[in-house]
Amino acid sequence: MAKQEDLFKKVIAHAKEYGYIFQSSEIYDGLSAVYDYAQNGVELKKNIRDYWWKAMVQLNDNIVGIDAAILMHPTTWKASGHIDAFNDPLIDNKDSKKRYRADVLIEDYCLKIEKKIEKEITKAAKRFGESFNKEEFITTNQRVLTYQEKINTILARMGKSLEKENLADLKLLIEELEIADPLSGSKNWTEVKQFNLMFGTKLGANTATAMHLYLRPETAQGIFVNFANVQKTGRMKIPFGIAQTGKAFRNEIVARQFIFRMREFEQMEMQYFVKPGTEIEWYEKWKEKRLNWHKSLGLGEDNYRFHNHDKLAHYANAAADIEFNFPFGFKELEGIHSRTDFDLKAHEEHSGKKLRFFDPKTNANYVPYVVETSVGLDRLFLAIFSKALQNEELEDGSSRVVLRLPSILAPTKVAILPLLKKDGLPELAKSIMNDLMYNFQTMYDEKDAIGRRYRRQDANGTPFCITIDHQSLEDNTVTIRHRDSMKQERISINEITLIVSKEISFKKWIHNFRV
RNA sequence: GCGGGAGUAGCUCAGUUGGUAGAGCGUCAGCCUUCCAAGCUGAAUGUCGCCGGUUCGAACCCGGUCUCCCGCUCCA
Repeated sequence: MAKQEDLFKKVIAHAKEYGYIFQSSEIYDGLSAVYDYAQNGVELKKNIRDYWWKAMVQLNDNIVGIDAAILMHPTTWKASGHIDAFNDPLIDNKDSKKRYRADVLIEDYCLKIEKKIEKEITKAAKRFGESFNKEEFITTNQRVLTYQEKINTILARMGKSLEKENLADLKLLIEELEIADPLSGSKNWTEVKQFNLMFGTKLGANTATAMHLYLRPETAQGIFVNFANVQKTGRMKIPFGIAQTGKAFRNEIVARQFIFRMREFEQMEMQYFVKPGTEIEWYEKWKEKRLNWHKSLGLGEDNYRFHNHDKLAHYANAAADIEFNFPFGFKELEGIHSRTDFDLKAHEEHSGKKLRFFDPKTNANYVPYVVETSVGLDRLFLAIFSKALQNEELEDGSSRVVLRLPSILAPTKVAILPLLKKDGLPELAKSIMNDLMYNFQTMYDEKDAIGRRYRRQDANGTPFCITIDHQSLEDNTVTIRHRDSMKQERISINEITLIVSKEISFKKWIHNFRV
Protein backbone atom coordinates (compact mmCIF):
# COMPACT_ATOMS: atom_id res chain seq x y z
CA MET A 1 0.00 0.00 0.00
CA ALA A 2 2.76 2.38 0.95
CA LYS A 3 4.47 1.46 -2.26
CA GLN A 4 1.37 2.32 -4.25
CA GLU A 5 1.10 5.73 -2.63
CA ASP A 6 4.72 6.37 -3.43
CA LEU A 7 4.14 5.41 -7.01
CA PHE A 8 1.20 7.75 -7.29
CA LYS A 9 3.22 10.61 -5.84
CA LYS A 10 5.92 9.91 -8.38
CA VAL A 11 3.34 10.01 -11.15
CA ILE A 12 2.09 13.41 -10.00
CA ALA A 13 5.62 14.79 -9.60
CA HIS A 14 6.70 13.48 -12.99
CA ALA A 15 3.63 14.96 -14.64
CA LYS A 16 4.59 18.35 -13.33
CA GLU A 17 8.33 18.12 -13.86
CA TYR A 18 8.05 17.10 -17.47
CA GLY A 19 5.37 19.59 -18.42
CA TYR A 20 2.33 17.32 -18.56
CA ILE A 21 0.01 18.62 -15.86
CA PHE A 22 0.07 21.70 -13.67
CA GLN A 23 -2.33 22.67 -10.98
CA SER A 24 -4.71 25.37 -12.12
CA SER A 25 -3.83 28.94 -11.08
CA GLU A 26 -0.84 27.66 -9.16
CA ILE A 27 0.61 31.13 -8.57
CA TYR A 28 -2.55 31.91 -6.59
CA ASP A 29 -2.15 28.71 -4.53
CA GLY A 30 -4.15 26.71 -6.98
CA LEU A 31 -7.82 25.86 -7.27
CA SER A 32 -9.03 22.67 -5.71
CA ALA A 33 -9.52 19.76 -8.10
CA VAL A 34 -8.83 21.80 -11.22
CA TYR A 35 -5.77 21.11 -13.34
CA ASP A 36 -4.19 22.47 -16.50
CA TYR A 37 -2.63 20.40 -19.23
CA ALA A 38 0.85 21.67 -20.00
CA GLN A 39 2.93 21.67 -23.18
CA ASN A 40 3.39 17.90 -23.27
CA GLY A 41 0.13 17.02 -21.57
CA VAL A 42 -1.90 18.81 -24.18
CA GLU A 43 -0.24 16.77 -26.93
CA LEU A 44 -0.79 13.49 -25.13
CA LYS A 45 -4.38 14.36 -24.35
CA LYS A 46 -5.04 15.40 -27.92
CA ASN A 47 -3.46 12.20 -29.22
CA ILE A 48 -5.63 10.09 -26.92
CA ARG A 49 -8.71 11.98 -28.07
CA ASP A 50 -7.75 11.51 -31.72
CA TYR A 51 -7.14 7.81 -31.18
CA TRP A 52 -10.63 7.46 -29.73
CA TRP A 53 -12.23 9.64 -32.39
CA LYS A 54 -10.65 7.71 -35.24
CA ALA A 55 -11.67 4.39 -33.74
CA MET A 56 -15.24 5.52 -33.14
CA VAL A 57 -16.10 7.94 -35.92
CA GLN A 58 -13.65 7.18 -38.71
CA LEU A 59 -13.80 3.39 -38.45
CA ASN A 60 -17.58 3.17 -38.12
CA ASP A 61 -19.48 4.43 -41.11
CA ASN A 62 -22.68 4.65 -39.08
CA ILE A 63 -21.23 6.83 -36.35
CA VAL A 64 -20.91 10.59 -36.77
CA GLY A 65 -19.55 13.25 -34.46
CA ILE A 66 -20.89 16.50 -33.11
CA ASP A 67 -19.62 19.20 -30.79
CA ALA A 68 -22.50 20.55 -28.74
CA ALA A 69 -22.30 23.66 -26.59
CA ILE A 70 -21.58 23.50 -22.89
CA LEU A 71 -24.53 25.78 -22.16
CA MET A 72 -27.91 24.25 -22.82
CA HIS A 73 -31.52 25.22 -22.33
CA PRO A 74 -32.30 24.71 -18.63
CA THR A 75 -35.24 22.44 -19.36
CA THR A 76 -32.71 19.93 -20.64
CA TRP A 77 -31.70 19.19 -17.08
CA LYS A 78 -35.24 18.86 -15.88
CA ALA A 79 -35.85 16.29 -18.61
CA SER A 80 -32.63 14.42 -17.94
CA GLY A 81 -33.40 14.15 -14.24
CA HIS A 82 -30.28 16.00 -13.14
CA ILE A 83 -32.12 18.75 -11.34
CA ASP A 84 -33.61 16.14 -9.04
CA ALA A 85 -30.82 13.63 -8.90
CA PHE A 86 -27.96 16.09 -8.53
CA ASN A 87 -29.49 17.80 -5.51
CA ASP A 88 -28.63 15.90 -2.38
CA PRO A 89 -29.59 16.82 1.18
CA LEU A 90 -26.66 15.59 3.24
CA ILE A 91 -26.20 15.22 6.97
CA ASP A 92 -23.11 14.39 9.02
CA ASN A 93 -22.91 12.42 12.19
CA LYS A 94 -20.75 14.38 14.59
CA ASP A 95 -19.48 11.34 16.46
CA SER A 96 -18.74 8.87 13.70
CA LYS A 97 -17.82 11.62 11.19
CA LYS A 98 -19.82 9.76 8.61
CA ARG A 99 -21.90 11.53 6.02
CA TYR A 100 -25.29 10.35 4.82
CA ARG A 101 -28.01 11.45 2.51
CA ALA A 102 -30.78 12.62 4.81
CA ASP A 103 -33.50 11.21 2.58
CA VAL A 104 -31.75 7.83 2.43
CA LEU A 105 -31.53 7.68 6.21
CA ILE A 106 -35.25 8.28 6.48
CA GLU A 107 -36.03 5.79 3.73
CA ASP A 108 -33.90 3.17 5.44
CA TYR A 109 -35.82 3.80 8.63
CA CYS A 110 -39.06 3.13 6.75
CA LEU A 111 -37.57 -0.05 5.35
CA LYS A 112 -37.02 -1.23 8.90
CA ILE A 113 -40.67 -0.71 9.67
CA GLU A 114 -41.56 -2.57 6.52
CA LYS A 115 -39.52 -5.47 7.76
CA LYS A 116 -41.60 -5.47 10.91
CA ILE A 117 -44.70 -5.73 8.77
CA GLU A 118 -43.22 -8.66 6.96
CA LYS A 119 -42.43 -10.31 10.26
CA GLU A 120 -46.04 -9.96 11.33
CA ILE A 121 -47.11 -11.48 8.06
CA THR A 122 -44.76 -14.45 8.35
CA LYS A 123 -45.81 -15.02 11.93
CA ALA A 124 -49.45 -14.91 11.00
CA ALA A 125 -48.90 -17.16 8.03
CA LYS A 126 -47.39 -19.76 10.32
CA ARG A 127 -50.23 -19.41 12.75
CA PHE A 128 -53.02 -19.69 10.21
CA GLY A 129 -51.35 -22.12 7.88
CA GLU A 130 -53.28 -22.99 4.72
CA SER A 131 -56.15 -20.68 5.51
CA PHE A 132 -53.93 -17.57 5.64
CA ASN A 133 -55.01 -14.78 3.33
CA LYS A 134 -52.21 -12.25 3.05
CA GLU A 135 -54.21 -9.46 1.47
CA GLU A 136 -56.91 -9.72 4.05
CA PHE A 137 -54.42 -9.84 6.89
CA ILE A 138 -52.70 -6.66 5.72
CA THR A 139 -55.91 -4.71 5.38
CA THR A 140 -57.35 -5.83 8.70
CA ASN A 141 -54.52 -6.37 11.14
CA GLN A 142 -54.26 -3.37 13.42
CA ARG A 143 -50.52 -3.61 13.97
CA VAL A 144 -49.77 -3.76 10.28
CA LEU A 145 -52.10 -0.86 9.62
CA THR A 146 -50.36 1.24 12.24
CA TYR A 147 -46.99 0.48 10.78
CA GLN A 148 -48.18 1.22 7.28
CA GLU A 149 -49.70 4.49 8.30
CA LYS A 150 -46.50 5.51 10.03
CA ILE A 151 -44.51 4.85 6.88
CA ASN A 152 -46.96 6.81 4.79
CA THR A 153 -46.88 9.75 7.14
CA ILE A 154 -43.09 9.83 7.24
CA LEU A 155 -42.65 9.56 3.50
CA ALA A 156 -45.30 12.16 2.80
CA ARG A 157 -43.70 14.62 5.16
CA MET A 158 -40.25 13.91 3.75
CA GLY A 159 -41.50 14.37 0.20
CA LYS A 160 -43.02 17.71 1.09
CA SER A 161 -39.88 18.89 2.83
CA LEU A 162 -37.66 17.79 -0.01
CA GLU A 163 -39.82 19.60 -2.48
CA LYS A 164 -39.82 22.81 -0.49
CA GLU A 165 -36.15 22.33 0.37
CA ASN A 166 -37.15 22.53 3.99
CA LEU A 167 -33.88 21.19 5.35
CA ALA A 168 -34.69 22.07 8.94
CA ASP A 169 -37.71 19.80 8.85
CA LEU A 170 -35.65 16.92 7.49
CA LYS A 171 -33.35 17.31 10.46
CA LEU A 172 -36.36 17.52 12.77
CA LEU A 173 -37.80 14.37 11.23
CA ILE A 174 -34.57 12.49 11.79
CA GLU A 175 -34.53 13.64 15.39
CA GLU A 176 -38.18 12.83 16.00
CA LEU A 177 -37.75 9.35 14.60
CA GLU A 178 -34.61 9.01 16.69
CA ILE A 179 -32.70 7.72 13.72
CA ALA A 180 -29.22 6.64 14.73
CA ASP A 181 -26.06 6.37 12.70
CA PRO A 182 -26.26 2.77 11.44
CA LEU A 183 -22.61 2.25 12.23
CA SER A 184 -21.99 4.02 15.52
CA GLY A 185 -25.51 4.23 16.87
CA SER A 186 -24.97 7.91 17.60
CA LYS A 187 -27.83 10.37 17.23
CA ASN A 188 -25.59 13.41 17.29
CA TRP A 189 -26.33 14.97 13.88
CA THR A 190 -25.31 18.17 12.15
CA GLU A 191 -27.77 20.33 10.24
CA VAL A 192 -28.92 19.03 6.87
CA LYS A 193 -27.13 20.77 4.04
CA GLN A 194 -28.18 20.95 0.44
CA PHE A 195 -25.56 20.03 -2.14
CA ASN A 196 -26.08 20.85 -5.77
CA LEU A 197 -23.66 19.05 -7.99
CA MET A 198 -24.33 21.26 -11.02
CA PHE A 199 -22.51 24.52 -11.56
CA GLY A 200 -24.83 27.41 -12.18
CA THR A 201 -24.31 30.50 -14.28
CA LYS A 202 -26.37 33.29 -15.80
CA LEU A 203 -27.30 34.06 -19.35
CA GLY A 204 -27.82 37.77 -19.85
CA ALA A 205 -25.84 40.66 -18.45
CA ASN A 206 -28.76 42.12 -16.53
CA THR A 207 -28.94 40.14 -13.31
CA ALA A 208 -32.61 40.94 -12.83
CA THR A 209 -33.70 39.44 -16.12
CA ALA A 210 -30.95 36.87 -16.56
CA MET A 211 -31.81 33.25 -17.17
CA HIS A 212 -30.33 30.75 -14.78
CA LEU A 213 -28.29 28.14 -16.60
CA TYR A 214 -26.14 25.20 -15.69
CA LEU A 215 -22.80 24.14 -17.05
CA ARG A 216 -23.53 20.70 -18.41
CA PRO A 217 -22.79 17.90 -15.91
CA GLU A 218 -22.52 15.42 -18.77
CA THR A 219 -22.12 15.73 -22.51
CA ALA A 220 -24.72 13.10 -23.34
CA GLN A 221 -27.67 15.48 -23.35
CA GLY A 222 -26.09 17.51 -26.14
CA ILE A 223 -26.38 14.40 -28.27
CA PHE A 224 -29.95 13.55 -27.30
CA VAL A 225 -31.31 17.00 -28.04
CA ASN A 226 -29.61 16.86 -31.45
CA PHE A 227 -30.83 13.36 -32.22
CA ALA A 228 -33.49 14.34 -34.75
CA ASN A 229 -31.32 16.97 -36.47
CA VAL A 230 -28.43 14.57 -36.96
CA GLN A 231 -30.64 11.68 -37.99
CA LYS A 232 -32.40 13.74 -40.65
CA THR A 233 -29.51 15.77 -42.03
CA GLY A 234 -27.11 12.81 -41.91
CA ARG A 235 -29.77 10.47 -43.37
CA MET A 236 -28.88 8.07 -40.56
CA LYS A 237 -30.55 4.67 -40.37
CA ILE A 238 -30.88 2.75 -37.16
CA PRO A 239 -28.65 1.49 -35.73
CA PHE A 240 -26.39 4.53 -35.73
CA GLY A 241 -24.28 6.46 -33.28
CA ILE A 242 -23.39 10.04 -32.42
CA ALA A 243 -20.00 10.66 -30.84
CA GLN A 244 -18.76 13.67 -28.97
CA THR A 245 -15.85 14.80 -26.85
CA GLY A 246 -16.06 17.78 -24.57
CA LYS A 247 -15.97 19.33 -21.16
CA ALA A 248 -18.46 18.61 -18.41
CA PHE A 249 -18.65 20.13 -14.94
CA ARG A 250 -19.56 18.72 -11.57
CA ASN A 251 -19.39 20.38 -8.21
CA GLU A 252 -18.10 17.23 -6.53
CA ILE A 253 -18.34 17.24 -2.77
CA VAL A 254 -14.94 15.68 -2.60
CA ALA A 255 -12.78 15.83 -5.67
CA ARG A 256 -9.54 13.98 -5.21
CA GLN A 257 -6.83 11.81 -6.59
CA PHE A 258 -5.19 14.24 -8.95
CA ILE A 259 -6.94 14.32 -12.32
CA PHE A 260 -9.04 11.24 -11.52
CA ARG A 261 -11.93 13.26 -10.18
CA MET A 262 -11.96 16.89 -11.25
CA ARG A 263 -14.63 19.52 -11.14
CA GLU A 264 -14.06 20.30 -14.81
CA PHE A 265 -13.36 17.24 -16.91
CA GLU A 266 -13.58 15.94 -20.42
CA GLN A 267 -15.76 13.10 -21.61
CA MET A 268 -15.52 11.08 -24.79
CA GLU A 269 -18.79 9.42 -25.42
CA MET A 270 -20.94 7.85 -28.02
CA GLN A 271 -24.67 7.27 -27.95
CA TYR A 272 -25.76 4.38 -30.12
CA PHE A 273 -29.39 4.42 -31.17
CA VAL A 274 -30.93 1.00 -31.65
CA LYS A 275 -34.25 -0.68 -32.19
CA PRO A 276 -36.05 -1.44 -28.92
CA GLY A 277 -35.48 -5.05 -27.94
CA THR A 278 -32.03 -5.21 -29.48
CA GLU A 279 -30.38 -3.03 -26.85
CA ILE A 280 -28.89 -5.80 -24.72
CA GLU A 281 -27.28 -7.37 -27.75
CA TRP A 282 -25.70 -4.01 -28.67
CA TYR A 283 -24.78 -3.36 -25.07
CA GLU A 284 -22.79 -6.61 -24.99
CA LYS A 285 -21.20 -5.83 -28.33
CA TRP A 286 -20.08 -2.37 -27.24
CA LYS A 287 -18.72 -3.70 -23.97
CA GLU A 288 -16.47 -5.98 -25.93
CA LYS A 289 -15.53 -3.37 -28.53
CA ARG A 290 -14.62 -0.79 -25.97
CA LEU A 291 -12.57 -3.20 -23.88
CA ASN A 292 -10.65 -4.20 -26.99
CA TRP A 293 -10.01 -0.58 -27.82
CA HIS A 294 -8.41 -0.11 -24.41
CA LYS A 295 -6.38 -3.27 -24.78
CA SER A 296 -4.99 -2.07 -28.10
CA LEU A 297 -2.90 0.48 -26.22
CA GLY A 298 -0.81 -2.34 -24.81
CA LEU A 299 -0.83 -1.28 -21.17
CA GLY A 300 -1.41 -4.86 -20.06
CA GLU A 301 -4.68 -6.76 -20.36
CA ASP A 302 -4.70 -7.67 -16.68
CA ASN A 303 -5.14 -4.03 -15.84
CA TYR A 304 -8.74 -4.01 -17.06
CA ARG A 305 -11.86 -5.62 -15.69
CA PHE A 306 -15.60 -5.22 -15.95
CA HIS A 307 -17.72 -4.20 -13.06
CA ASN A 308 -21.39 -4.89 -13.68
CA HIS A 309 -23.78 -2.63 -11.83
CA ASP A 310 -26.33 -4.27 -9.59
CA LYS A 311 -27.93 -1.01 -8.62
CA LEU A 312 -28.99 0.71 -11.81
CA ALA A 313 -29.49 4.40 -12.38
CA HIS A 314 -33.01 5.56 -13.07
CA TYR A 315 -32.55 5.50 -16.84
CA ALA A 316 -30.71 2.22 -17.35
CA ASN A 317 -31.65 -1.41 -17.79
CA ALA A 318 -28.06 -2.64 -17.87
CA ALA A 319 -24.79 -0.99 -16.95
CA ALA A 320 -21.15 -1.89 -16.58
CA ASP A 321 -17.89 -0.10 -15.96
CA ILE A 322 -14.57 -0.87 -17.48
CA GLU A 323 -12.27 -0.52 -14.50
CA PHE A 324 -8.56 0.12 -14.70
CA ASN A 325 -5.83 -0.74 -12.26
CA PHE A 326 -4.82 2.78 -11.24
CA PRO A 327 -1.97 3.42 -8.78
CA PHE A 328 -4.70 3.60 -6.12
CA GLY A 329 -6.49 0.43 -7.21
CA PHE A 330 -9.13 -0.62 -9.72
CA LYS A 331 -11.41 2.31 -10.50
CA GLU A 332 -13.92 3.25 -13.15
CA LEU A 333 -12.45 4.31 -16.46
CA GLU A 334 -15.38 3.97 -18.82
CA GLY A 335 -19.08 3.33 -18.44
CA ILE A 336 -21.21 1.34 -20.85
CA HIS A 337 -24.89 1.84 -20.19
CA SER A 338 -28.05 0.64 -21.79
CA ARG A 339 -30.07 3.82 -21.28
CA THR A 340 -33.34 2.54 -22.76
CA ASP A 341 -35.54 5.24 -24.29
CA PHE A 342 -35.50 7.24 -21.08
CA ASP A 343 -33.67 10.30 -22.42
CA LEU A 344 -35.34 10.67 -25.80
CA LYS A 345 -38.74 10.07 -24.26
CA ALA A 346 -38.12 12.64 -21.56
CA HIS A 347 -37.04 15.19 -24.14
CA GLU A 348 -40.10 14.43 -26.24
CA GLU A 349 -42.29 15.10 -23.23
CA HIS A 350 -40.58 18.29 -22.19
CA SER A 351 -40.08 19.74 -25.66
CA GLY A 352 -43.22 18.53 -27.33
CA LYS A 353 -41.11 17.50 -30.35
CA LYS A 354 -41.05 14.02 -31.83
CA LEU A 355 -37.74 12.25 -31.32
CA ARG A 356 -38.44 9.12 -33.27
CA PHE A 357 -37.20 6.94 -36.06
CA PHE A 358 -39.49 5.95 -38.86
CA ASP A 359 -39.01 2.35 -39.90
CA PRO A 360 -40.12 1.96 -43.53
CA LYS A 361 -40.25 -1.81 -43.18
CA THR A 362 -42.96 -1.75 -40.55
CA ASN A 363 -44.29 1.61 -41.64
CA ALA A 364 -44.23 2.79 -38.06
CA ASN A 365 -42.08 5.00 -35.92
CA TYR A 366 -40.57 4.40 -32.50
CA VAL A 367 -38.38 6.06 -29.91
CA PRO A 368 -34.99 4.37 -30.26
CA TYR A 369 -33.22 2.76 -27.35
CA VAL A 370 -29.77 4.02 -26.51
CA VAL A 371 -26.54 2.26 -25.66
CA GLU A 372 -23.95 4.66 -24.29
CA THR A 373 -20.21 4.36 -24.06
CA SER A 374 -18.63 7.10 -21.98
CA VAL A 375 -14.92 7.43 -21.16
CA GLY A 376 -13.31 9.99 -18.93
CA LEU A 377 -10.53 11.43 -21.07
CA ASP A 378 -8.65 12.69 -18.04
CA ARG A 379 -8.93 9.32 -16.36
CA LEU A 380 -7.66 7.65 -19.47
CA PHE A 381 -4.77 10.09 -19.53
CA LEU A 382 -3.99 9.18 -15.94
CA ALA A 383 -4.29 5.46 -16.68
CA ILE A 384 -1.90 5.67 -19.59
CA PHE A 385 0.53 8.03 -17.94
CA SER A 386 0.73 6.15 -14.65
CA LYS A 387 1.18 2.77 -16.30
CA ALA A 388 3.75 4.16 -18.71
CA LEU A 389 5.95 5.63 -16.01
CA GLN A 390 8.52 3.01 -15.12
CA ASN A 391 11.76 2.79 -13.27
CA GLU A 392 13.77 0.26 -15.20
CA GLU A 393 16.73 -1.63 -13.83
CA LEU A 394 19.41 -1.98 -16.50
CA GLU A 395 21.85 -4.83 -16.98
CA ASP A 396 24.79 -2.80 -15.76
CA GLY A 397 23.06 -2.29 -12.42
CA SER A 398 22.07 1.30 -13.10
CA SER A 399 18.49 2.38 -13.63
CA ARG A 400 16.58 4.74 -15.87
CA VAL A 401 13.24 6.46 -15.69
CA VAL A 402 11.32 5.74 -18.84
CA LEU A 403 7.85 6.84 -19.84
CA ARG A 404 6.68 3.99 -22.05
CA LEU A 405 3.79 5.80 -23.64
CA PRO A 406 2.20 4.00 -26.57
CA SER A 407 4.25 5.54 -29.38
CA ILE A 408 1.14 6.62 -31.25
CA LEU A 409 0.22 8.78 -28.26
CA ALA A 410 3.64 10.21 -27.37
CA PRO A 411 3.77 14.03 -27.40
CA THR A 412 7.09 14.07 -29.20
CA LYS A 413 7.74 11.36 -31.76
CA VAL A 414 11.32 12.13 -32.72
CA ALA A 415 14.14 13.91 -30.94
CA ILE A 416 16.93 15.22 -33.15
CA LEU A 417 20.32 15.16 -31.46
CA PRO A 418 23.61 16.26 -32.98
CA LEU A 419 26.33 14.24 -31.27
CA LEU A 420 28.39 17.44 -30.85
CA LYS A 421 27.37 21.01 -31.22
CA LYS A 422 30.14 21.83 -33.68
CA ASP A 423 31.68 20.67 -36.95
CA GLY A 424 28.45 21.34 -38.81
CA LEU A 425 26.47 18.64 -36.95
CA PRO A 426 23.82 21.05 -35.58
CA GLU A 427 23.26 22.42 -39.06
CA LEU A 428 22.63 18.99 -40.53
CA ALA A 429 20.48 18.05 -37.55
CA LYS A 430 18.32 21.12 -38.01
CA SER A 431 17.87 20.50 -41.70
CA ILE A 432 16.71 16.95 -40.91
CA MET A 433 14.32 18.30 -38.33
CA ASN A 434 12.95 20.91 -40.71
CA ASP A 435 12.01 18.08 -43.01
CA LEU A 436 10.56 15.74 -40.37
CA MET A 437 8.47 18.38 -38.64
CA TYR A 438 5.93 18.33 -41.46
CA ASN A 439 5.06 14.78 -40.44
CA PHE A 440 5.84 14.47 -36.77
CA GLN A 441 6.08 16.43 -33.57
CA THR A 442 9.86 16.81 -33.20
CA MET A 443 12.25 18.21 -30.65
CA TYR A 444 15.83 19.44 -30.95
CA ASP A 445 18.44 19.07 -28.21
CA GLU A 446 22.17 19.72 -28.36
CA LYS A 447 22.91 20.33 -24.69
CA ASP A 448 24.91 17.84 -22.56
CA ALA A 449 26.36 14.44 -23.30
CA ILE A 450 24.46 12.21 -25.69
CA GLY A 451 23.65 9.61 -23.02
CA ARG A 452 22.05 12.19 -20.84
CA ARG A 453 19.98 13.47 -23.71
CA TYR A 454 18.73 9.94 -24.40
CA ARG A 455 17.61 9.63 -20.79
CA ARG A 456 15.85 12.97 -20.94
CA GLN A 457 13.87 11.77 -23.93
CA ASP A 458 13.15 8.46 -22.18
CA ALA A 459 11.65 10.31 -19.25
CA ASN A 460 9.55 12.33 -21.64
CA GLY A 461 8.25 9.30 -23.51
CA THR A 462 9.80 10.12 -26.89
CA PRO A 463 9.89 6.84 -28.85
CA PHE A 464 12.73 7.77 -31.25
CA CYS A 465 16.01 9.62 -31.05
CA ILE A 466 17.93 10.48 -34.20
CA THR A 467 21.62 11.14 -33.64
CA ILE A 468 23.74 12.96 -36.18
CA ASP A 469 27.49 12.32 -36.10
CA HIS A 470 30.48 12.96 -38.35
CA GLN A 471 29.70 9.96 -40.50
CA SER A 472 26.32 11.51 -41.23
CA LEU A 473 28.09 14.35 -43.04
CA GLU A 474 29.82 11.88 -45.30
CA ASP A 475 27.19 9.26 -46.15
CA ASN A 476 23.80 10.68 -45.09
CA THR A 477 23.22 8.07 -42.43
CA VAL A 478 22.19 8.61 -38.84
CA THR A 479 21.65 6.54 -35.72
CA ILE A 480 18.08 5.81 -34.74
CA ARG A 481 17.65 4.81 -31.12
CA HIS A 482 14.54 3.12 -29.77
CA ARG A 483 13.17 4.19 -26.42
CA ASP A 484 11.97 0.84 -25.12
CA SER A 485 14.81 -1.43 -26.18
CA MET A 486 17.53 1.25 -26.13
CA LYS A 487 18.74 -0.43 -29.32
CA GLN A 488 20.38 1.61 -32.05
CA GLU A 489 20.58 1.15 -35.78
CA ARG A 490 22.39 2.95 -38.51
CA ILE A 491 19.94 4.07 -41.15
CA SER A 492 19.81 6.39 -44.10
CA ILE A 493 18.33 9.83 -43.46
CA ASN A 494 15.57 9.27 -45.97
CA GLU A 495 14.43 6.11 -44.15
CA ILE A 496 13.52 7.98 -40.95
CA THR A 497 10.04 9.01 -42.04
CA LEU A 498 9.10 5.50 -43.09
CA ILE A 499 10.35 3.84 -39.91
CA VAL A 500 8.65 6.32 -37.62
CA SER A 501 5.42 6.34 -39.64
CA LYS A 502 5.24 2.58 -39.47
CA GLU A 503 5.67 2.51 -35.73
CA ILE A 504 2.99 5.10 -35.01
CA SER A 505 0.56 3.91 -37.65
CA PHE A 506 -3.05 4.02 -36.46
CA LYS A 507 -3.87 0.92 -38.45
CA LYS A 508 -1.08 -1.01 -36.82
CA TRP A 509 -2.10 -0.01 -33.33
CA ILE A 510 -5.82 -0.55 -33.64
CA HIS A 511 -5.75 -3.45 -36.05
CA ASN A 512 -5.51 -6.58 -33.92
CA PHE A 513 -8.22 -5.41 -31.61
CA ARG A 514 -10.92 -4.33 -34.03
CA VAL A 515 -14.13 -6.24 -33.60
C1' G B 1 -17.65 18.53 4.73
C1' C B 2 -15.13 15.68 9.05
C1' G B 3 -10.48 13.44 10.98
C1' G B 4 -5.08 12.77 10.22
C1' G B 5 -0.46 14.42 7.70
C1' A B 6 2.05 18.17 4.89
C1' G B 7 3.48 23.12 2.42
C1' U B 8 11.31 26.23 2.39
C1' A B 9 14.59 27.22 -5.33
C1' G B 10 11.79 23.56 -11.16
C1' C B 11 12.54 18.56 -8.10
C1' U B 12 14.15 16.03 -3.31
C1' C B 13 15.07 17.98 1.16
C1' A B 14 18.35 20.52 5.42
C1' G B 15 17.72 24.65 8.55
C1' U B 16 20.49 23.69 15.46
C1' U B 17 16.79 26.58 22.08
C1' G B 18 13.17 32.69 17.22
C1' G B 19 18.74 36.71 14.92
C1' U B 20 15.29 38.16 7.60
C1' A B 21 18.12 31.01 4.18
C1' G B 22 21.39 26.40 2.37
C1' A B 23 22.71 21.44 -0.22
C1' G B 24 22.19 17.85 -4.10
C1' C B 25 19.88 17.24 -8.65
C1' G B 26 17.79 20.14 -12.53
C1' U B 27 18.01 24.83 -15.59
C1' C B 28 21.09 28.54 -18.36
C1' A B 29 26.12 30.18 -20.49
C1' G B 30 30.95 28.41 -21.63
C1' C B 31 34.85 24.52 -21.72
C1' C B 32 35.85 19.37 -22.29
C1' U B 33 33.75 15.18 -24.46
C1' U B 34 32.72 11.81 -29.73
C1' C B 35 26.60 7.07 -28.64
C1' C B 36 23.54 5.71 -23.04
C1' A B 37 22.47 10.42 -17.04
C1' A B 38 25.43 12.43 -12.55
C1' G B 39 33.79 15.82 -15.89
C1' C B 40 35.23 21.32 -15.23
C1' U B 41 34.07 26.75 -14.68
C1' G B 42 30.54 30.37 -13.99
C1' A B 43 25.37 32.16 -13.42
C1' A B 44 20.21 32.73 -12.45
C1' U B 45 16.14 31.35 -9.30
C1' G B 46 13.11 31.87 -2.92
C1' U B 47 9.27 38.57 0.21
C1' C B 48 10.38 30.14 3.60
C1' G B 49 1.88 28.86 0.77
C1' C B 50 -0.96 33.48 2.11
C1' C B 51 -2.88 37.12 5.87
C1' G B 52 -2.59 38.78 10.72
C1' G B 53 -0.67 38.55 15.92
C1' U B 54 3.33 38.07 19.79
C1' U B 55 8.48 39.99 19.74
C1' C B 56 13.71 44.76 19.35
C1' G B 57 13.67 40.71 15.71
C1' A B 58 9.58 35.07 12.99
C1' A B 59 10.89 29.89 8.03
C1' C B 60 10.69 28.63 13.39
C1' C B 61 5.77 30.61 18.47
C1' C B 62 0.12 31.78 18.20
C1' G B 63 -4.56 32.58 15.28
C1' G B 64 -6.93 32.51 10.67
C1' U B 65 -6.91 31.09 5.63
C1' C B 66 -5.59 28.53 0.96
C1' U B 67 -3.72 24.22 -1.34
C1' C B 68 -2.01 19.13 -1.63
C1' C B 69 -1.85 13.87 0.23
C1' C B 70 -4.43 9.73 3.14
C1' G B 71 -9.06 7.83 5.44
C1' C B 72 -14.45 8.52 5.75
C1' U B 73 -18.41 10.27 2.66
C1' C B 74 -20.42 11.23 -2.38
C1' C B 75 -20.17 9.82 -7.44
C1' A B 76 -25.08 9.28 -14.15
